[in-house]
Amino acid sequence: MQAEGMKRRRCMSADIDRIRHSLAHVMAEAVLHLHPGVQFGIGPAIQDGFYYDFLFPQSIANEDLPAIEKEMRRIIAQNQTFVREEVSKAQAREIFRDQPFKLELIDGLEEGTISIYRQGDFVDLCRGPHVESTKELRPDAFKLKTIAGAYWRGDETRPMLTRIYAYAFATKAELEAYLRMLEEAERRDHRKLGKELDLFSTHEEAGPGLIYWHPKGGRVRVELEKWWREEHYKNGYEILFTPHIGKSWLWETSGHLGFYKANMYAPMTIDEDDYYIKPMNCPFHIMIYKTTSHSYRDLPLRWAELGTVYRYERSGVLHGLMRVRGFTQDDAHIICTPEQIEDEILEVLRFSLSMWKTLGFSKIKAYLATRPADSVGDPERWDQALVSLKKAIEKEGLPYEMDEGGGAFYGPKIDLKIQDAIGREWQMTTIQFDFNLPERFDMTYVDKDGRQKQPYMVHRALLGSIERFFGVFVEHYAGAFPVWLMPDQVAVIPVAPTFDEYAKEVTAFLRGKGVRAKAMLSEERMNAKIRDAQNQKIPYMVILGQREKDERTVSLRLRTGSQENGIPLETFASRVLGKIEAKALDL
RNA sequence: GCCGAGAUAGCUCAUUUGGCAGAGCGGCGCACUCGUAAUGCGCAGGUACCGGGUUCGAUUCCCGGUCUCGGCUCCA
Repeated sequence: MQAEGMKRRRCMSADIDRIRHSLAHVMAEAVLHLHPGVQFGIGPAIQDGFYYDFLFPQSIANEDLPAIEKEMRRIIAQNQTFVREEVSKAQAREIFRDQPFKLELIDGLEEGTISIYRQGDFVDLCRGPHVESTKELRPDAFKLKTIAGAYWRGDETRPMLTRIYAYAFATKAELEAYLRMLEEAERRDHRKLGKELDLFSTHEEAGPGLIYWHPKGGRVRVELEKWWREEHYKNGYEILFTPHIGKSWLWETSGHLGFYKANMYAPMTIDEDDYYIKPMNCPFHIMIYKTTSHSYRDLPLRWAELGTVYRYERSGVLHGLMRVRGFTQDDAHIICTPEQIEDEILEVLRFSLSMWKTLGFSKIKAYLATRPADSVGDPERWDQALVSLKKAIEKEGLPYEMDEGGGAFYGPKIDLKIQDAIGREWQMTTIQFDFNLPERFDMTYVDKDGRQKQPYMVHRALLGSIERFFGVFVEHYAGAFPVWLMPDQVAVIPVAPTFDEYAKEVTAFLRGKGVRAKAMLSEERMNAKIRDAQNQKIPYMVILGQREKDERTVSLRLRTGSQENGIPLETFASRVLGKIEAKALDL
């Protein structure tokens, strides 16, 4: 039953890929009609549609897209058939003699027959499969999106082609649903909400990719970090603080100056020594490890730090809080014996999942990355590490995918991707083995048999970075965070200035209990204040007038719009405190 | 970094063959004393991203730079 469902889904996904890929060919044909002399790159189906890469005789702009879209619809209406042919390599070279990119692709293919597809006057080198005829393509279920530059074969030393992206689905309804999701994503965009809710900013005059946390963003961060520290102590971690810069010796020893230099900032000279600002925290933690000798009895060590690192990112990749040049990792290093590693991995995974649960994320998928072509460390250790990673994932019952060859050169890893409220996946947690640094820094412990041995080391970040986490968090909740993380938890609104005194009293009462309450005492109308509080996503609004003053109650409006009258002040306070303490997701 | 688009008041945006810079929101002031999403009136607010060029005259056209956005590549 389940297997059947799976099969059907796979089959449907193959169908949609066929539609998307066929539309890519139709787009190529349309482009050929409108821009003769164009050269073709590749045109695959992708997650939400398709793209095709072209080298145009003269550059085109977004304004050219409607004409291409129109031509595509004309082609579809002609009911053109897709015809597969098999040709020899030599024949293929002849067919594509004016298409250098295709010729390069042909050169890369194995000897034997090569399949090509024809429709209308367009022919493409293609494995297929395609739909039978353009009849199967819905003219209203695709939409050209944007043009963008893309290097030929993703290689920045190769020519840059013009890529046209399109959304495409099996039906118009699916396309429309997807476009609505995109609108929703735009509405939730953390850069927009960050401004509207006064959470953070960046400043071009002061440097791109560097985040300024405003009081309200700062409040969220402080609450989050407070909780993070408590959880780490509860889970057997110790918390470290380490410097922001270190002498070149440190980075030479760690190897960062060899393999990570492109992401590090130029050194500063202090007393004739070069110091680098840190792109990672690990070497500092190792320095602490090496201050004493360690017995196997001391292990495992779980050392965490909210460590702020700086990494050079190319200007074109910066993106709000998601991709920045300075960020704080919720980093930790676990140093343990080989015997302990399996339990330690499982613990980290459990810990991570429990954190995500508290934060209101429950759809989580693991990606297990294996040994890449270039790697350091004993293959046997890689295998053992991989087994313990896999066991941990399976024990937790997490869905997972293999990412073959996707590990770092120094060890395999588990990445967790969390799904947000509108179905997007974000890579956050990372758990990485490191066979490199213990070796380079000559880390040791004394084992039961009295011998010096090298410990295992695992790097892990649960939230990833505080900045990126906050970006995802803002978008997941669209700014309406759980109460415990809300900068303002209660808005106190008198119906008229006559009741300002009672509003102050209520506010002071709540603040005295540790609730972040804010009295809204301006000359504005009550309705304007409610609107303002609502826009600020303040979870609780208490409305105060004569009745409430007489009875020492509050009239409560939630940000969801619901309303409850005549709640005794104490009752309300304990309700809010209860939600805060429980880190409840509801109000 | 590369390809493409953009930058006008604190915010969101108008401003067409190149001729004195505009609105709404927000801010401030005054009036109104109000019961669950915007009370009314008034005032202030600008080196049109920065630098150069063309022109009698540039927010507008050209060149260079910065930053932002969509991608490529990379990644927490």
